[in-house]
Amino acid sequence: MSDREHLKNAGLKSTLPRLKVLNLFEHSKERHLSAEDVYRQLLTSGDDVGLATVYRVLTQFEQAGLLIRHHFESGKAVFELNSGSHHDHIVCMQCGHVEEFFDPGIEARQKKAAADRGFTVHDHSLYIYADCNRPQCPNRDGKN
Amino acid sequence: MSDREHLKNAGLKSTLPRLKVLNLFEHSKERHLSAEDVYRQLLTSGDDVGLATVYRVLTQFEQAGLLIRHHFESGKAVFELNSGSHHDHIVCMQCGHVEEFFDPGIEARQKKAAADRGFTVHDHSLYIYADCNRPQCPNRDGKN
DNA sequence: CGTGCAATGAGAATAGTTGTCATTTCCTTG
DNA sequence: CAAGGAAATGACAACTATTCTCATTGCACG
Repeated sequence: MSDREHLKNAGLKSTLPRLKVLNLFEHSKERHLSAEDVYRQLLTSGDDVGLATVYRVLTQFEQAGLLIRHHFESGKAVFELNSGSHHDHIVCMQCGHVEEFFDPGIEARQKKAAADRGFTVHDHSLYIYADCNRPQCPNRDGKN
Repeated sequence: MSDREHLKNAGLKSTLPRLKVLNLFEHSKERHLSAEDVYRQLLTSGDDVGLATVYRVLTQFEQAGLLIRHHFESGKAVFELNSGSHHDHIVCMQCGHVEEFFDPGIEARQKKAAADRGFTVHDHSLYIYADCNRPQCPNRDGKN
């Protein structure tokens, strides 16, 4: 399916800024991007899109289910393409590197914990903050 | 142990603003408070403390291990007294009501997921977003 | 290809939080 | 108990992330 159709299916008019943002998420090396990241990368590649538009488009994409919004520790939102398969995140506190994982046992226990208390679950977020210990991880702070 | 000693033990000079903030957390009906909440409640009870001081004190308390900082969905930080016993949170999306739970199975599986990938865990956060379904939950949004 | 409504861009506005700096408070010592 | 110096405070400016406003532009549809 083309990006144009993708947007149509999501109930969104197919406009230039939206195509650029979607394309960026599909081809960027980084899987998790903040609004600022998106804005800068588009600027760099010569595709001028206003920052306000980036924010609007990201929110629309989230509502349409194309993107997932995360709030890592920084208090600043990052987005990733919605692959359809839910997963949780391990974030390196030194370099910001993110790895994903999925544990059906954890999912099941969460559901149960909520159900036991009478809650109807809409969503959940699990972030593990850690050191990635990879050789290429610079032990500098303040990158994010 | 008195609040003064509490602060001393934490390596913090015992000042009026810090005592007021600590006291508020110990006696407030709400367990989870934002900086703004703390500021307003102190104003209301006639204890004038500057907003900047509230922020500073909260951060110091967090570093001293007296408080725990959470980032719920809103992107705005809330704090709770550190009871020493770790737990996770279920947050009602309708009324902001928070319930706590602890599941050793979830904890263990998280540790394993990280260890399997070579990470050294520092911390983690698990929030379940749900409807609390309590009779007293007003189904209005926009409270938070 | 024009027309209308939705989308965009620029910049102002807002929310939450941190930084600056002159003034005040707390603890120690005399 | 008073004085002094370091640390803490308060008022406000500054900053970051995000949303709002509104005049202009661009898409889809006939």
